Amino acid sequence: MGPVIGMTPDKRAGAPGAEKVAGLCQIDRMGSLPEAANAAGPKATLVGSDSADDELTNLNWLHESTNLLTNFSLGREGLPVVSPLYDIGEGDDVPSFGQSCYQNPEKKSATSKPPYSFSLLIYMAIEHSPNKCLPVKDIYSWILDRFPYFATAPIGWKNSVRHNLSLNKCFQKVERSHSKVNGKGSLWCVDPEYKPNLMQALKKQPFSSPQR
DNA sequence: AGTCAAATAAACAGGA
DNA sequence: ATCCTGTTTATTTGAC
Repeated sequence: MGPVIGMTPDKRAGAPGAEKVAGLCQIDRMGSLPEAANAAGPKATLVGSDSADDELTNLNWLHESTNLLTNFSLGREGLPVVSPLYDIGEGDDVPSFGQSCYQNPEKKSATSKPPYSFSLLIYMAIEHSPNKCLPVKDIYSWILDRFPYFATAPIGWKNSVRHNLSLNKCFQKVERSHSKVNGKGSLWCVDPEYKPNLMQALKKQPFSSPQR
């Protein structure tokens, strides 16, 4: 790895490509969400779109998705038997999405890398929390819990998680200056405006993005 | 072949 | 001093 030079703290603001960071552009390409193509810029258009929102919030596609997931080869290897989308997509009332959704993850997918990008893993973790907010540490835990692959994966995956949180516009940092009781660091939540995009990506990812 | 997003690695700063 | 968290840059890889 090359040396990192010019580590200027104020890079972010000045960086020409700062608005177009790793994020949902691929989602735009994968899914058909033309509005989201402007995700780099103002993120307004997407939410305003009734049809898109409708399409994403109604759960029709979930059935399809579930079937597809079942057919997905890794599905037998410890991935959710029930798509995580079942919980995540259903609005505010949540989740009975627990361990029972998985088939002995410890044993079956210990060596299988999850077919989800880090962004989606983080998204699932956050959406799963009661408050829809999690500190990084809990995001690690959730991922480890559901995808034991990471228990034996090189430690770099945590770096990737943090990298994603930092860089991906889908995730918002929530300072918790008033309560440091729970440890250090901030809470992370999903930017609601990007949620449909993430859902869309979650729907598509396993079938269009084979792992490396 | 070129572009882009994602993954990965690493340096670095700041706080607990 | 050490660990964790967060940010940033660089490189590689694979898909389109």
